[in-house]
Amino acid sequence: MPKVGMEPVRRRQVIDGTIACIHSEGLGAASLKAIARHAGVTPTLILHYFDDKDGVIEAVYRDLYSRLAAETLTRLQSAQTPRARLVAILEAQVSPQMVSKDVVTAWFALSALASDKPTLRRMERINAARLMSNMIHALRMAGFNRSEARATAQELMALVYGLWTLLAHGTVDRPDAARYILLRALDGRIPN
Amino acid sequence: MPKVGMEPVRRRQVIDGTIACIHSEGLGAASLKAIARHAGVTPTLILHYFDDKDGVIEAVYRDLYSRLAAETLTRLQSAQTPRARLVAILEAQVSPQMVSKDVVTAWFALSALASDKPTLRRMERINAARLMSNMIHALRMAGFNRSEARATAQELMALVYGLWTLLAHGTVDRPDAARYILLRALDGRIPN
DNA sequence: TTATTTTTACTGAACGTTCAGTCAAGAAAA
DNA sequence: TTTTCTTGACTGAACGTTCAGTAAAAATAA
Repeated sequence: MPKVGMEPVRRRQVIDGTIACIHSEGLGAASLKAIARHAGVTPTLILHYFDDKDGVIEAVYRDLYSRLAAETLTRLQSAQTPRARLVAILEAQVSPQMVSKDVVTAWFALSALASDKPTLRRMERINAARLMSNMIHALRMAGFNRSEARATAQELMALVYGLWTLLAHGTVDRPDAARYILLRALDGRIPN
Repeated sequence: MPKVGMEPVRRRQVIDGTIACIHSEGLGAASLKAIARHAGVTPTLILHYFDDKDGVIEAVYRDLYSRLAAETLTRLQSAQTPRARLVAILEAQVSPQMVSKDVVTAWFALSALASDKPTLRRMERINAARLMSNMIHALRMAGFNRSEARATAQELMALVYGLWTLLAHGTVDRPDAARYILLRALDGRIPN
């Protein structure tokens, strides 16, 4: 079994296992032992590839946000008009990959721990800042002045985070319902 | 020392202590010992008045949502028009009492545990249903048809939960900024 | 009033359990 | 053989919880 180059494979196993574990057993039950069981490895092996449990959590968080960033980037590349850019940004936030039940549950649970852990706070802050910056930029291109752009971007960001939260709670259960709500809100702001 | 009728006093101490503890030390550090320290009592006294730790958490959650319900009810009583009712409902969700840093942090942390604990899920669901019901009712009075009312209410609810989340993250830090965003969104939906 | 019982308030010490993390050694590829 | 990968056995600390017991107030009885 022991083969060279296992690190990336194991890290992915552990990240996916953590997400699955939080989703199916809850944050409180997500011990290294439980995570290891979901990942199909032993608890000790996890600590062979990660510094400690916080390292695992950080890796999961980083993974989630880098998926989101990649998704956003891809969609932005084929967007020509300011409005298309906004649609691209918003659709990325509720792409099927991001709002699947297990991913959104894990995001929500981990972000509750973020108030404790500076590294998570930092990632959270950076992501929010990038989202705001992207949206403000597109809104200004669409003719909004600075304060209008800022206010509208804040509203859209609140909507995105609210939809994630409601998806995590199960209050909204269909991913395309979230997409519909977002695009409907955009229509209300940028008639076109 | 022992005086009769301490129970309500102690329960409040413990609830407030839990909120303070989660806010200042984080969810992960909120052990009975830490909660007791913030509440100014001993850990065992907590279990004298609550069944177990889950009982404490449930009590906090229940307290938060009953404050919210009371706030909503009060404001609704002096609202005459459909639009005034919507303003009352929305302002209650971001009333200073609900969006103070420690309260919103505690709400966010505890609702991450809700996926684990059926009782919390139930309270969460009931609150969301009541909020939706209140808003849909007001929107229908304002002339919206069923599906328009439902879609708009979903959007406003997502905004509320999003603002709570952003307030918990510290991404939005001024409570009146949340109020401004909400009322601005309402203006976009019900021009008046 | 005085004495006794019951109820309420509260605590320190100890329990069994679980946790994250360490370590030395085994197994398989290079 | 050396290196990489993997594990079972282990540890100290912290957790939630139990329990036996103290102390004061309230209720009851004498």
